[in-house]
Amino acid sequence: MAEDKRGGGDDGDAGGRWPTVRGRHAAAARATSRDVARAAGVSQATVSLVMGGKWRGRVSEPTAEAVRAAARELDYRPNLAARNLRLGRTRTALLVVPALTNEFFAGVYTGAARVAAEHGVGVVLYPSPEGTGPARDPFASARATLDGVIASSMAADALSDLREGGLPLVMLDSDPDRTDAVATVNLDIADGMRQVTEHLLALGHRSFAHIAADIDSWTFRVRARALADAVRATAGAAVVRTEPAAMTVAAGLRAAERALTGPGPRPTALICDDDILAAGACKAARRLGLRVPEEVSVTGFDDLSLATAVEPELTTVRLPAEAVGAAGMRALVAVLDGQPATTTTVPVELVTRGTSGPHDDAARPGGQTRRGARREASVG
Amino acid sequence: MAEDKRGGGDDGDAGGRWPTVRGRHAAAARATSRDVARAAGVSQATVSLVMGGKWRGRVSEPTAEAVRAAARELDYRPNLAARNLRLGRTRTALLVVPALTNEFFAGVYTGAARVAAEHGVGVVLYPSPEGTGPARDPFASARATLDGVIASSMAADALSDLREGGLPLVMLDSDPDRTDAVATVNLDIADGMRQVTEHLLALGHRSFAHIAADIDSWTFRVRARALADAVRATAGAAVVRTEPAAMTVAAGLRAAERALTGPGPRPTALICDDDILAAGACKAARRLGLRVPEEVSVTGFDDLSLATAVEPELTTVRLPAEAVGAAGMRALVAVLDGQPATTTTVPVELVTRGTSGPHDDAARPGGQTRRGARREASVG
DNA sequence: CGACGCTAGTTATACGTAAAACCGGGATAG
DNA sequence: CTATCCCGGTTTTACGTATAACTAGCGTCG
Repeated sequence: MAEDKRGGGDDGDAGGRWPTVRGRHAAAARATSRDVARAAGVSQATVSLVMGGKWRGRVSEPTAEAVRAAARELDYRPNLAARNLRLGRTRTALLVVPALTNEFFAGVYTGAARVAAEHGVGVVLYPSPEGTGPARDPFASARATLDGVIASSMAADALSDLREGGLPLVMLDSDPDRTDAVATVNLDIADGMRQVTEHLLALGHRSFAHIAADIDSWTFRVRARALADAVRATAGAAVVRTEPAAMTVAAGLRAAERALTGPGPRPTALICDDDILAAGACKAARRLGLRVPEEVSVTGFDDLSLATAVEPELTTVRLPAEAVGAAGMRALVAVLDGQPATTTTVPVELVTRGTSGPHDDAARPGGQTRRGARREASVG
Repeated sequence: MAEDKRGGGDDGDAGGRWPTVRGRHAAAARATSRDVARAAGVSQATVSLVMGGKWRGRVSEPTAEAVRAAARELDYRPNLAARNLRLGRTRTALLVVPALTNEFFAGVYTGAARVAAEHGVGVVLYPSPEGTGPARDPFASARATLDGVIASSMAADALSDLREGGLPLVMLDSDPDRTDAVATVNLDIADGMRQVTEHLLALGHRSFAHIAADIDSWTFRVRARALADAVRATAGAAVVRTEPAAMTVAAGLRAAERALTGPGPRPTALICDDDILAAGACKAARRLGLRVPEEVSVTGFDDLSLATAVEPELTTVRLPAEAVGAAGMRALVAVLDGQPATTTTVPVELVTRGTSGPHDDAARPGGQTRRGARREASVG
């Protein structure tokens, strides 16, 4: 029974089910579906049917149970490489994130993994290598190992490889008019920045500095634009300075120092693109002898754990990272199942904490009511 | 020429190289090595030899170039699932980390990825799911998709699955007398904690509190033991309180509050198992009106970016995360190549910053010279 | 009573690659 | 002059799985 099709020798002889351990380190050879079939006295096809769960009406219950028992006995695990080859798909998605340290993406992963698990999909993570990483080839031939990709727009350097892979691509927080993505999940970043700005405007601030991430990504372009729009809507308000900074505390500190000591009226509020930068900005203010928030307000973005680690705690915009990851994975699973992809926008929420306060006009004379008073009003 | 072995119909006919697009979303079918062979006028085996780089002395240069040209033309990428099945290995390693947010593991990944790239090995990341995650099955059948695993001892809940996978396992920062790991990479945690303690002892501190991570992991057990050993070596010194805390700023804050306000002599130094806890401890001290480091010293562990985000900046122990990841990957690659595995210990380094200072005995009377004076000396 | 359908399987095949085994012909050594 | 070796390939096979196609036996219905 089913003893043909094998070269011979290695097969029917007793005296050792695992004739040769081919592995380099003495690892036991895994049982295959054929081994299970032999042990259960059925054909390999039957094993495949039973293990695949498609045996209803095809295999009798006693036989199925015998197969399951044999599988258990031999500790059978289907060989994924073979299955992937046979099926031409893997039910595995790749999540591409810009940097592991970014807490936001940890949340994205969590949300994506949850939804993936609900649909029997696996997730592997690929942190975009810093600079021109050599580890790019996951994409080069990834097609056989992956069914789809979810990528953050911040992982810019990996995107060209992604495109070439020919895999369905869900973009997170990306330019909506990309044509190569099958779906896009966007955070309502513009609304978040608008809320921050209006919050500060309501506190009486009119003179702002923007501590901006120096990353060329859609999400940061949107922040800058939304800030400009919100400020423009209020007469007498202005962004008096924009200082770019790398995404570190030290860079945020230096940028804020520049913003606070440069020529022209000193801004009363520092709007930062990220909590990391905001933490640096707070340090800079204190280093200059300015109290936060009494003399200068600072706002962050993202609501990382850092936001409550510093003192005072940061006023910031909470991004529901898990919702983003979940929506991304839902979109990808839909595409994988042949359904039309949907583009989602996830709302964000202003979190008011200790670094933003009312601006007391009397505290310090400055040119924040007259728009043209920028020159000649140096406070430095 | 090599036109047999195919069912028929789909094969030799002209009029469309991609007869049916089987993919659900209109994706172009990938060219296979057979397609390349046909285009180059050679056999599939020749294509495999050329693409595999093993053609020296087997294929003439003109033929090889023709194959390469055809491959380029058709945008050929080898099907990884087929290759994995054929070779029985994948040259892919899995890195299991406890949590994505932990910056330390981002460094571990970076180091591991660098070494992996040097050896043509890919790395995928698996963050151990929080709690009883459902996404565990990557290990269940991972054998066909992975060649080896590098796991942090903190990813405790995933370890049982890992063991079952039968894959070579390199443990990071784990109990050295594990028998199921082929290699272990340890940080000299004990030395780090010894350095911290001796630093504080040299500053005059004698009464310590240990803000301890509430995770049952080798690394934290070692920290507690090394702290106890170092303190015991100095007459008159004692750990007057040990407060466990989850790994969050808020939990660190509460634990430090308990440590500073409990009965008995108030400790003059808070030794924290992690920078996160140390940040919370600093907040607690300030909240109680105690200046850091003048009235209470605080030390962290790990040297995360958080350490320089807070003020004052944290005295802490720098863990060379990249070196750990690199050593782990080196050990795994060695095992994969059949070489004996080596166990490594990576040194750590004390970083003295702003949260540790000399203890001025006069600043505050307390029972830190007499060991038995714990009772009746409440400072509350 | 024969065709039919259902049950419970089996046999055969394909997925795409790597590599072992084979092979024709020219150069070369004995 | 012939046996051998090397060059430059080709043919063939196997990896382990999923599934389409087939089949033997049996009850059933027209």
